[in-house]
Amino acid sequence: MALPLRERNRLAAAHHIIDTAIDLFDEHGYGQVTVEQIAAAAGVSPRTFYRYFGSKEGLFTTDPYAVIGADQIQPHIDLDDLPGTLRRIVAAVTDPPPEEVAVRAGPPWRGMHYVLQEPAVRAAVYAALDEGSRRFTDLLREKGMSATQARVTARAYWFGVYFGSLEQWHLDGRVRPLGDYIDQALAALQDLP
Amino acid sequence: MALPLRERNRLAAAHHIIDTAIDLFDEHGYGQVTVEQIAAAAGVSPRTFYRYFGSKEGLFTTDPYAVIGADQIQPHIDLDDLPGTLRRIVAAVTDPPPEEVAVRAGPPWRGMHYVLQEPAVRAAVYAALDEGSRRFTDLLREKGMSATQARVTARAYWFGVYFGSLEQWHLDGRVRPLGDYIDQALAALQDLP
DNA sequence: TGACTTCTTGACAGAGTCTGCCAAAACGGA
DNA sequence: TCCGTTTTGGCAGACTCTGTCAAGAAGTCA
Repeated sequence: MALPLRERNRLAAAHHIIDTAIDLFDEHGYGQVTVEQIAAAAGVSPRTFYRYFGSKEGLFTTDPYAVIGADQIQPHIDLDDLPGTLRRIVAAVTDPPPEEVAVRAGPPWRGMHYVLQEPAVRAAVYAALDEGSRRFTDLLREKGMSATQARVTARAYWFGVYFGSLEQWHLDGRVRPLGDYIDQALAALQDLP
Repeated sequence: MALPLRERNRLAAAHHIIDTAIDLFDEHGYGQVTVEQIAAAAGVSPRTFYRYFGSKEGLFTTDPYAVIGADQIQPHIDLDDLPGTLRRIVAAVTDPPPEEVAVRAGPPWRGMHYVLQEPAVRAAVYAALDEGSRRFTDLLREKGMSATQARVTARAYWFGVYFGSLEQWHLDGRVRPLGDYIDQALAALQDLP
């Protein structure tokens, strides 16, 4: 019971809205579902929906329900071991903390289909990735890395290894562990043409 | 006079709208300017604006006025020489073909400020980069590269080297040639931690 | 030049997104 | 139970974007 009750309620409500929304998306298609419909199905007002998520795409990018929020990567970063960093972040995605599982109906990647297929969602996710890679860059700079090296490194890991692996993992049906994809991608990064 | 009159008119009209829009943005701020105002100032109807650009952000991502359109990278790609590929693409950005210059009031990076600063524009640009990196990936695959290697390579070059350099170049005031940033970034890519 | 076809434009209506605002309701601690 | 704080709902309104259709401009051919 680490979180105050109010926050837990908020968390549960957010998860409920997300799950309701994805149910509707699965049934009617992302573009055919309006925020008004989601709100009605979830038993809240549209105004409340926007307070929670800011936009329809916000369903997929709002902390702590994002693919991975910028706030959440920070604790995993070890600049002396970037491959290990990537693997820890991945573990956080595939094995969410217990208190989240308790209120979540589906797995954290339930909405991944829409992240990959819907341009609007994809754009929102890229914005989140952008934010994450910026923080990553800043941390690398603080460690003494040059601006160019930090920028290229952060982006290569973030967009190339992380998001790329997440995408391919999903496209392949999530049969093999995500970690395998990360390992492959990390190896590929060492062997660029 | 390579292009038919209709297309030249269209091109000129698009450039005129873009320039008008950026004038307004510079004066009032991106968020304070509505499409209706842009259209009025450019002497077209809002409907026409949407036909040209699809959205307000489309001003920055619609071919051939995008930072770089997916269609335009293809001719520059030489899979046996990726650094050279990057440099040719950069040259296309900084040295636009004559027929474009003729109808363009400002330099091609006139709107770069908004690309970097406005979240909505940035998201749209990422969508365009995403599209570009996908095509890049496909081409690499056709050349026999493995799926993972192609994905990581395309993303590292596209998001890490290309967009990263473009961003830093602008942030530094575009004093040094963009090519220098590309060269630096390419070197950094060979020396990832 | 005049007619014919094709593409482009403007106007309008309407659905959907998102925000500011304020009063009502719910909550959680004392 | 009571009270201060937080959350919610409802409403008005601005803005974005799309479908549709008739009017206008551009290009073609005789």
